[in-house]
Amino acid sequence: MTEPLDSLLTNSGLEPSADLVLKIAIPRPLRRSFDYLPPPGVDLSALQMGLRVEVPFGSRKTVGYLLGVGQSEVADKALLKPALSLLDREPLLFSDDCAILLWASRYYHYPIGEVFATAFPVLLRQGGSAEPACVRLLGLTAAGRAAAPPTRAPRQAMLLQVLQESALGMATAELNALGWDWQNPARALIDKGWAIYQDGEAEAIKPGVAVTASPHQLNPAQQSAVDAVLDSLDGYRAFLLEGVTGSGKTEVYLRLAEQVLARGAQVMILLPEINLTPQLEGRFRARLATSLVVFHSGLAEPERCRAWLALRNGTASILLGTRSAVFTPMSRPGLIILDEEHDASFKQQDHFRFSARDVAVMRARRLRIPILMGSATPSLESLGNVQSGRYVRLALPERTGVAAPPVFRVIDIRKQRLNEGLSDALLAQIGAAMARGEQALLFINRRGFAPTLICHACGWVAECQRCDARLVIHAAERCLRCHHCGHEEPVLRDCPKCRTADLRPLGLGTERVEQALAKQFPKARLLRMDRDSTRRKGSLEDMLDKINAGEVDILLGTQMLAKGHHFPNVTLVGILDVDGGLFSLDFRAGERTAQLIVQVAGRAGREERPGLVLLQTRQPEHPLLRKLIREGYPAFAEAALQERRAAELPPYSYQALCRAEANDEQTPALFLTRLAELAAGQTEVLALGPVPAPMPRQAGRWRSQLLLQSAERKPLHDLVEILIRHMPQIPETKRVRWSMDIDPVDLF
DNA sequence: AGCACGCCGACT
DNA sequence: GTCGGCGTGCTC
Repeated sequence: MTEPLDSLLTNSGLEPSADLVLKIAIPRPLRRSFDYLPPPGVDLSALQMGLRVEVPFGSRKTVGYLLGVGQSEVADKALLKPALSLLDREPLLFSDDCAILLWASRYYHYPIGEVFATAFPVLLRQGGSAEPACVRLLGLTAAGRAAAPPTRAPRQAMLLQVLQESALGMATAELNALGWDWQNPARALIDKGWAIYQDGEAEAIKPGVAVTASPHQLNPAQQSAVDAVLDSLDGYRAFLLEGVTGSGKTEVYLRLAEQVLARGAQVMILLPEINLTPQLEGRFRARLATSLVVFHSGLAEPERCRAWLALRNGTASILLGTRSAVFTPMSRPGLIILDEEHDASFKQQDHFRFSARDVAVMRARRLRIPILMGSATPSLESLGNVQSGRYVRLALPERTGVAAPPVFRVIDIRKQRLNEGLSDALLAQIGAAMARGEQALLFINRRGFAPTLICHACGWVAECQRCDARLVIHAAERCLRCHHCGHEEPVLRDCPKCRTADLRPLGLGTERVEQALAKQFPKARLLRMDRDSTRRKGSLEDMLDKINAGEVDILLGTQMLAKGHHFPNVTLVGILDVDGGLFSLDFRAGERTAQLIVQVAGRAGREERPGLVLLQTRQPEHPLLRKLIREGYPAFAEAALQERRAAELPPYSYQALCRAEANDEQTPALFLTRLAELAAGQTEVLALGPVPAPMPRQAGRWRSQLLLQSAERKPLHDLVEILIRHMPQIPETKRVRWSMDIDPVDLF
C-alpha cells in the first residue's frame, strides 16, 4: 500500500506532471490501491484525499476513493486506465475523517476501500449526488416547530407531527407515500405560518438553537460531571460516566449538548440499537429545538443520506445514531456521547469488525474534542482504561428523586420443587405485587417454548440437520426451529428412533413460562416480549405503551427487557436462571451476566416504591454473584478485573481471533494450522488453537478458530499483518472463508 | 467481492 | 453437437 497522506503532502504545490496518477481505494476485499490516470483537465494539486472518483474496474465501473496523488509503481504506464470522473467538487470526508479510516483499516486489518465505503451512506457509495436534491420540501417554520397540534383538525395534527419528526422537511414524494391526503392540511399549516415549501435547499429550514429551560436542578454529582466535561471542551479527553439506572445520565447529556450547541458546535450521540433512539430522540427534541437528525438501519436510504449530509454540511447540529453513524463527518465537531458503553452491539460482528466505541474514542482524539461514555455497568475494558488513566471516571452514585435502590434476594432453587421453573417464593411475590396493583417483570434468557424436545423412552433429542444445535420448540407456531440457521420443521409426534409416542419438552423458554403463569394467575394480564412477539414493526412501541398505561400485570421476556426502557410501575423483578451465564467457556460470560442482572434489576422501583429483585440460582455461593448482590457492580467489577489480571486476559492482554469456515470439516483446521505454524516462530504472541468453534457446524458449514493473544498490541498486530500477507501462499486459503476479528467480544 | 475464462456432463 | 456446472485468476 502506498502512503497516501505523505504522497498528498509531498505532491501538493508541485507542477502538474504527466507522471502523476490517482491512487484509488476500491471497495473490494483487495488489500492495495489502484493507480488511475487523472481525468482530462483536472488540476491535480487541488485534489484531496477522500474524494469520490468514478473509475473503470475490471469489466464494469465503480466508485473509488482518492487516497492520494503520486508516482505510479506500475512499470508499463500503458496499462493504466483514466478515471472517468470526479464525483464531488470537494471531498465529503474531512481530512481527520480520512485519517480515522486509514487508522481503522490498519488497526482492524480490513481492506481500505471497504473501510471507506462503510463511512458513506449507500446512496453515496453508489455514486449518488451529494448536492441537495432539487425537490420541493415541505418543512416547518420555527413557529410550526413549537406549535401544539390543533385539537380540532386531526389531519393537520397528524401532518404537523410527521413534519416535527423530520428535521429537514419532507419531499412531496415522501409525503405521498404516507397514503393519505396531506395536501389540504399542508395548505392549512402554511396559512397558519407553521410550514413552508422550499425548493431543494433543505438548509433554509433552520430553526436555530432554542433551549427549553431545564425542568429541574442538577444534583451535585450531575453538576460536577457536566463541569468536568465542559472544562475540557477545547481538547480531547475520554470520560466514563458511571451512573446507576435512574441516576440521571440523560440529563447530563442534555446539559452538555446545550452548552456545545451554544458554542455553535455539533454533538454526535451513539446508542447501541434502534429501539433506544425514539426515547432519547423525544427528550432531545423536547429540550433542544435545534436540527437533530437520526441515523440508523431502520431508516429509508434517502433519509439516511440526508441526515449524513446534514451533519457533514453543518445544517444539523445533533446526530443520534447507531454503530454505523460513528464515521459520519462533522463540519463543527464539538462532543461525542456514547450511551450504554458496555453494550456488545457497538462491535460489528461481520465484515468490517470495528468497535464503534473504540473508533469513537480515536475520532474524538483526532478531532480534539471530548467523548463521554455512559453506563450503569461499564465494561471491564473501560474500567481498565480508567485504572490506567486513559479515561477519566465520573460517577453518579445516587438515583435522582426519591427512588430507593432495589433490594436483592437470592433464591436457592437446588432442593426446591419448581413449577415450570418458578419457585414458590417467586410466585408468592408475583401474587403480592398484583394484589398491590403493581407490575411484575420476569426475565428468562431464552425464547420459544422449550429449548429441547426429548424422547422419554430412549433419550433421543431433536437436533438441527445443518448445525450442532438442538431445535427449539415454538408452541405458538407449532414448529421446531433452529436459532442458528433459521431451519424450521413441524413438531414430531413419535420418536424417529424408537417410535414411542412420548416426546416431551425439556427446559424453559418464554412461551412456556407464559403458559405456566397464565395457569397460576388466570386473571393476570400477561405480556410476553421477545424477538418472536415483537417481530412485527411497531409492536414493540405498542407493548411499551400498554405497559406504561398499566394494562399489564406481569411482563416477561428476554434480553430486550433489560435495555433502557422505563417501567415505572414495576416493583418486582424475577430472574429465572442466572446459572447458564456463570459457567461458560467465554471468559466474558461472568461480566455479561452481571451486567444483565444489574440492567434488569434497574427496571424495578423507579418511582417512590422500592423494588425487589428475586434471583433464582443453583449457585448461591458463587463468589462473583455474591459480590455483585452484596456489594454492587463496582465491587464485582473490581474483583473480576483482578481475576482478569491474574489470568492475563483482556484488558490486561490483547486478542485477535482468526475464524475460518468451509464446506468440509478438515480444511478450516488445516488452514489455521498453517497460520499457527507461522505464529510459532515468535515468543511475544500466544497462538491458541486451532480449535473447533463452540458450534463446529453451522448452517452446513464447518467452523474453526485460532486465538492470538499478547501482552502488547504491537507484536500482536505485526503478527496479524504477517499472517494475512502469507495467506496467498497457503493453498487452503482458497477453500476457506476467513475473517480476522481484532479485540473480539464473542469468542465464537 | 464480481466477473471472465476455461474445461467436462445432460439436453435439443 | 450446445447450455451450463463452478474451479481459478484478475481487477490500475
